[in-house]
Amino acid sequence: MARGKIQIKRIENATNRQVTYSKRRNGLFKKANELTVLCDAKVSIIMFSSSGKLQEYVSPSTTQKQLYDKFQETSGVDLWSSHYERMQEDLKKLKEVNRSLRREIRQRRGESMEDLNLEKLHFLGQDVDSAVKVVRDRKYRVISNQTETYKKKIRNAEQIHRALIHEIDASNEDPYGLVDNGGDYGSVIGCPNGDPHIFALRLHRKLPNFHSGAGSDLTTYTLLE
Amino acid sequence: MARGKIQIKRIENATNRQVTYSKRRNGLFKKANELTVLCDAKVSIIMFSSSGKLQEYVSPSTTQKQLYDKFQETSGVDLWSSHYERMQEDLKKLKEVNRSLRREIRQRRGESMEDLNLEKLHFLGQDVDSAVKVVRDRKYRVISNQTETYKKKIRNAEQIHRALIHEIDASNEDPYGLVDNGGDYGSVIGCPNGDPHIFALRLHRKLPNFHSGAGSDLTTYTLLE
DNA sequence: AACTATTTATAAGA
DNA sequence: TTCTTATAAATAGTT
Repeated sequence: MARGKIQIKRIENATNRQVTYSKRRNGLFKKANELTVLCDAKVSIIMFSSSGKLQEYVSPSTTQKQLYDKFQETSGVDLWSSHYERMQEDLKKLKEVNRSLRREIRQRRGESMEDLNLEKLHFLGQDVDSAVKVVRDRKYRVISNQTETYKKKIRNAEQIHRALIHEIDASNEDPYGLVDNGGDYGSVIGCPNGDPHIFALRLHRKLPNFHSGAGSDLTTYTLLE
Repeated sequence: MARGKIQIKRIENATNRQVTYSKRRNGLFKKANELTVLCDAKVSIIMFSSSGKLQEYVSPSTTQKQLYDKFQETSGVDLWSSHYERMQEDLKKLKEVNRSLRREIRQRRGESMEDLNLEKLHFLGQDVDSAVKVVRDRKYRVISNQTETYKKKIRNAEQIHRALIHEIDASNEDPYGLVDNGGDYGSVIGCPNGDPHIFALRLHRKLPNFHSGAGSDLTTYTLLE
């Protein structure tokens, strides 16, 4: 438009193109701003150069987001609404599924059964019935497992108890055995009657050896956890 | 810019403003298009006149959506991600709720109970147990309601049956009663033995009067639905 | 919407 | 990039 007319077609010289881009961009933004002021309009321009650099103009009184939101609602164009609508669909479906799951649970609890016919009631009855059996079986199995475990623990404790009693008896028969021992076993020795509760209490910390090293094959007693 | 310089400030005359808006808008879009072609750039312009009317330009090679997507990722500006992220949060929560509902149902069916401790098993057992009772009660109530209804229907049918037998007997005792009747009663009369099945079949269409009008207080028999 | 005097934008060169 | 400037293009005011 000056110093010679130009064809409106891609400028092949890259430098030239860049210069023209810069000049015309400024021109465009200037015009946009004038339009904004003169005509009380709102303008948003975003542009990318061939090298991918972003430049933007937006009327001073507003923001890109505002204009863009308005653009969307005015044009009804599907910009991100494809995402959005699909998500909303998904949300709706999930809510629906959720509701029917809750309903099923309510029915399995024996609530809101007004809308069940006889057939459904029948099957629900069978279902819940068999569930009762399964749950009961499971419960008994858990109980018996626990019982078994407790029994083992008790047996273990008894065994340790017996072993200790035995050792103490042996020690009493041979008082010299204690002379060698300088450790802190007072608490045990302090109850020579061998009250099992006391043993139990002491035992689940690791016991110090009674016979420091030699003289016994029973050195440590640990309760099963 | 012609026939006199103007100040860049709001044009107070509305008509004038509108005209200028229109002219300059075209100018802007033309420049934008030239820029697109000359410099191999992508331009998006959206603008709203003071009256709120939307106009837009976008480089032919692209779309508003593409440019705005790119704008977002380039500028990092939050245009709609706030919406989007909230929805995704909601989706996640719903899925989570969903999963736990399904889990509850499974447990109420007696499945996947490995992760239930004895206490939970106990309460689940109680729960399912009481549900069984409720369902059973409900079932029996529905059954007895239905039975009751059927009984009523049967009683009603029997009553009609008896009434018919009675009338036929009465008719046979007074054969002249039939002479007056010119209607289509052949089907009934054709079975003078009064087989109740036949009656039942015929009865649930509205029966024609046996005694056209006078002579009887029993005129129509309808089965309960 | 068309005209046109004038302003503005800008291509090419520095 | 910026400045310069000849010239093309845009456009304000008018018709």
